[in-house]
Amino acid sequence: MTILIADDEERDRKWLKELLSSHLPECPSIVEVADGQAAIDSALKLRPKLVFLDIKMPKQSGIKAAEQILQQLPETGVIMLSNFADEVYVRQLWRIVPANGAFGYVLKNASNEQVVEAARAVLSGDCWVHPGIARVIQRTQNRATNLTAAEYEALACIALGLTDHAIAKRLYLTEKAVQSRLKSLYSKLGIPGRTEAHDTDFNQRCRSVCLATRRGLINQSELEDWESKLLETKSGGLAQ
Amino acid sequence: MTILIADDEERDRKWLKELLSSHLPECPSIVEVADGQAAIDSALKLRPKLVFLDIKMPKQSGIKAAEQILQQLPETGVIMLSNFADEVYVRQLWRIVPANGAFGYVLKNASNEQVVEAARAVLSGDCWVHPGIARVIQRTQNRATNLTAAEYEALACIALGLTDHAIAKRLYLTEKAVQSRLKSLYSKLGIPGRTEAHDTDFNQRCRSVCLATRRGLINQSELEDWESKLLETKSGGLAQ
DNA sequence: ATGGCAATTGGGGTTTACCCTGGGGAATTG
DNA sequence: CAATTCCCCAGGGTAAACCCCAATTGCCAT
Repeated sequence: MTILIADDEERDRKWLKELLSSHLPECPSIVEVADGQAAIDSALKLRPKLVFLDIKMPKQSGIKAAEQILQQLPETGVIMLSNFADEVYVRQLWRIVPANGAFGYVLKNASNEQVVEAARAVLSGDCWVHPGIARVIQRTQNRATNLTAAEYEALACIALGLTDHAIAKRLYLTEKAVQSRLKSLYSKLGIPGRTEAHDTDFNQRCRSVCLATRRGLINQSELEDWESKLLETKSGGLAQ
Repeated sequence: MTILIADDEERDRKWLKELLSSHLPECPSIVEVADGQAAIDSALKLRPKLVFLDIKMPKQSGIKAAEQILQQLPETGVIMLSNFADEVYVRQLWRIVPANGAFGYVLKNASNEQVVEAARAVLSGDCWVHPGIARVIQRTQNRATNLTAAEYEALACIALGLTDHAIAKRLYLTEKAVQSRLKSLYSKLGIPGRTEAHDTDFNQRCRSVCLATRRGLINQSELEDWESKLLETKSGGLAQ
């Protein structure tokens, strides 16, 4: 029974390896890799029972690595190891993990006990999510607050600073459609409109970016992905 | 010769303590504390030669702790230990450190060698900044890109999602004055205007928040400070 | 089929954000 | 003393963002 650890930080790898080898004697073989591609390769070769994946890694993100691994070996237990409680990642993970698969989500500031607990849970087929993420999972399933793919897309666009017109051009929509998406986005984020309360102090556009960032719906590295995705078709390129 | 370590993460403290005690035998006494207030208290009592300060800490931020400590004991060598390369913090540190003081700025993903190097440098009166921060320091001194306090204030406001009108109300300014600040902010961030290129795909307001975040000019915890500062006078409170 | 729901689109409006030009006061610098 | 720089303020204009109402389409469920 082997365990795979994928993390680009040597310090974290060592910490985790030491922790696991001293608390899980049933797993004598622990392999370390330092990037996402190596994680996929090693997983397919070694067929480990459990894989720890850091989210922010070179070559391939931990999420993409998890997708590849679970596609080939759905039995694998996957534990994401993240610095952030970002809802984006939980959303993505949710779609990737098979219905009866075991996965874990632990933050890097977790205690040693929590990590061992998560490992034990996933090894025995259960799921383990960091307390504090539960709230996020709750939100991904609540109809009133869960964003649709379309709304999420619009959110990413305004967070990048695009105008309605530019968004419409890139997503092949009408400006009206864009505004419609934004309107429902605003209401789902709970941002007051201009008419109600009439003392509305908020620019909805910027406010939604602020709140979405605060809730972990979007973050910088995700936005950079979106940016390259949105600009690759436009040969002209954009300033800045 | 004692060293003080202030970090709320036990794991990081242990790593750092082990590292320093094995590489700096001339400092047998290493004291650990877990929050900003304790850091100030211990520093004033122990008068250490060198203080490691994490930026994100309970009670008091590492920056504020550094300010207090350096005010009382300007001879102290201070090394900030941060997760991020945020320009905000470098800006603030710049103002705090006395002209001939020794300080360091190392990112948490630094190698062991780099940390020891930084510690040695600061102990002997030199400064040490993480490679990759140098660029930020450069920007804080370049006239064309360095934001004034007024522009920075405006930036924080729009990042919070406030309208021109709301900003004016809170800062006791005219809307025109706010727009004037924003205009110079946009140009310093290098955001193209609507007139030039006439195919301007950007909403300057949102775009500036995007770029400022990417450059580390602003970040979530700083914004939350601003938010409480801006709302404490308004008894009415704001939605969300 | 019939009704409900979500997404897109349209018309026609108000408000806000941004553009340009320019002036005046305060503090800094040579 | 200039000269510069920064900051605040003004008027008048354009374009983008946001508002309400309504019609369409397609999907899904009873």
